[in-house]
Amino acid sequence: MNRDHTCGELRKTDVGKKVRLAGWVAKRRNLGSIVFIDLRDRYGITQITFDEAHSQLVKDVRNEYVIEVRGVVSLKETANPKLETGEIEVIAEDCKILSSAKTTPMIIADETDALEDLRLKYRYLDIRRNPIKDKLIMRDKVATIVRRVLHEDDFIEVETPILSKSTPEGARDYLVPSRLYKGKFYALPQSPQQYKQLLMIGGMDRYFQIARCFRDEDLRADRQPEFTQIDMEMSFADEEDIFAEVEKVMKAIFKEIKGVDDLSFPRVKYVDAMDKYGSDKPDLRFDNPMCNVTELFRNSAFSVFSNCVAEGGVIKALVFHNATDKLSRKKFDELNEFVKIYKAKGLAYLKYDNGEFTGSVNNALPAEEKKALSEQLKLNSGDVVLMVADKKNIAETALGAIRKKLGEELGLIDKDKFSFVWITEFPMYEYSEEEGRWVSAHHPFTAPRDEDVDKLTTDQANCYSRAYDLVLNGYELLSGSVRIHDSQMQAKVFDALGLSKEQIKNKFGFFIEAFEYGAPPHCGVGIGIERLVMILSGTDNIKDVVAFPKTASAYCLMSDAPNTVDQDQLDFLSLQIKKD
RNA sequence: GGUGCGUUAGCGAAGUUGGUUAUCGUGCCUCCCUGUCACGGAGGAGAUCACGGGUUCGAGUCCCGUACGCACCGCCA
Repeated sequence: MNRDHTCGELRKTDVGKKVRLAGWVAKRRNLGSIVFIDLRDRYGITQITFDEAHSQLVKDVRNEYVIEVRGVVSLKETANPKLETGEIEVIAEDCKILSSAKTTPMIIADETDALEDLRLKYRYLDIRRNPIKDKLIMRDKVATIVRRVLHEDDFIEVETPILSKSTPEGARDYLVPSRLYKGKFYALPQSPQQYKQLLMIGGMDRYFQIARCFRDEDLRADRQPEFTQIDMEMSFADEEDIFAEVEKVMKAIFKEIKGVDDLSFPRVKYVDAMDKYGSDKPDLRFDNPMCNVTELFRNSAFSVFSNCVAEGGVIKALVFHNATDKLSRKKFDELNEFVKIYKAKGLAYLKYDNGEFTGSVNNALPAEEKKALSEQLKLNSGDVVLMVADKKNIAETALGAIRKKLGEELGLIDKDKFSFVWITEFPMYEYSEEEGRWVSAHHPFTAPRDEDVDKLTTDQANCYSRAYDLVLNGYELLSGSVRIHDSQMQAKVFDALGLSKEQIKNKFGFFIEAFEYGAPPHCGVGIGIERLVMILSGTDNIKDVVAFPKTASAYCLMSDAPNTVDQDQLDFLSLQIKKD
């Protein structure tokens, strides 16, 4: 061994000990005949001091060299309160260079000026920095807690295949060509969905897995093409059982990692979430719900509003208190452009101060309509009312985005808070304009609400399911559902999706057949571990919590994946690259 | 697939209405310094201004295209 202690553990009580440390040179301060070296490893930084007699030992040592040092722990003349080891230093007696290092392309420190693309290209250097290293360690802690809690409750961890079968309905699959079966492909799993349900049929009544999932879709700040899910499934259980288990896991994680003891898990139905917050993943660290003011303007003299209502649209309003002096004309122009991203035609606003209205629609709206609005919204002096008149989903989404944006900008969000909310009873289907048919909102194995069973094939638009999400601070943390365990019901859902018998047999045959051999009622969830660790560690960038992440265009700047392969490899797979 | 922003020494940035030798900080190298911990001081090296085309007497600067990065919309059962 090159070391008998780490760089993070020596304290005042160790003074006098002869120790051997090894690590990276984080900083070298040469004061002439005395040289200080900050030695860094995963556990921390310890100052090594080379006096006049020993400074020659580190004459050639530069930043990021890997060295081994022998010396004696001593008390510093003046302590450095910024370091855990700041009270002591190691007076070096010997030093061995284990590895030299070129000048690094970035400064390796908590505060680095390197931009993200450079950090990704040299990710192994980035990982030496606390902000990344600490998140990887936290992620390990989360996984450890999850395994412990679930094992205590008789869940068992089962690994499911990475080489699996492509499924229609849902995200684009990553495909892996088969060598032995010419022209055939494996697919990487979007989630272990079918396998875990088959495990239920196999009698493994409480399953979990920390499972890698793959989706070939465009990325976002909180989305990577491969990600990890804490995947769970329970038999002889319903929503209440799985909610209780998830809440127990979350409580353990937040207690042990953040010391938070007072989590609550309110529930909001999907339709109410959309109605009040314009999102199926509302940030409830602040409330500020939207109001439906459609009826006030059904016969409005302001034709933009009345025409919208006449065409079946809605008018949604959002109030921000004490905001009249915080939101400038310029800001409203910006917000007006902002809602267009969400296909809204525009954003109307009114300021209310001392009984007087001003704002973009002040002149267009008659006094009695403004009075009625004021009464319905219970306006106080200083209030700003923002309104979107549009198709229901556009108005809700656009104003919901405004709620989130201004909630942030007006400082309504308590950054130390953790606000969970279960969103329940998602729609069973959504209509795909692209495909011209109803598709599963969740996945085709999701059970409908009992009261909506008769709508399965006849009234898709108003059929709701037993699917749920757990939302934390505006992030979708997990999705899950009670599954269909009855083949007749399953057949109906496939029917509603417009799948032919042929397609069903071809794509889901083995799965459907399994349900004919005794399937227990079951339900489950998949928890996105990256998003959880993001929130726990206070970042809004998923790349920070992934060891080796991909860029927004699914490229690895470090390894240059994806990349071309040799002709031989293509030949083995009977593949040919199409020329454009 | 779409929209917006960005690309200038190793790194991070500035660069005015288009005009002589492209500026600053940091890192790097050399020298000085015995108590620093973002050490300090002196000096030095380091740039085909992302790539391709265009406008112009003249382009880092204006225009078009491409590539890459970031964020967002679509997409993500």
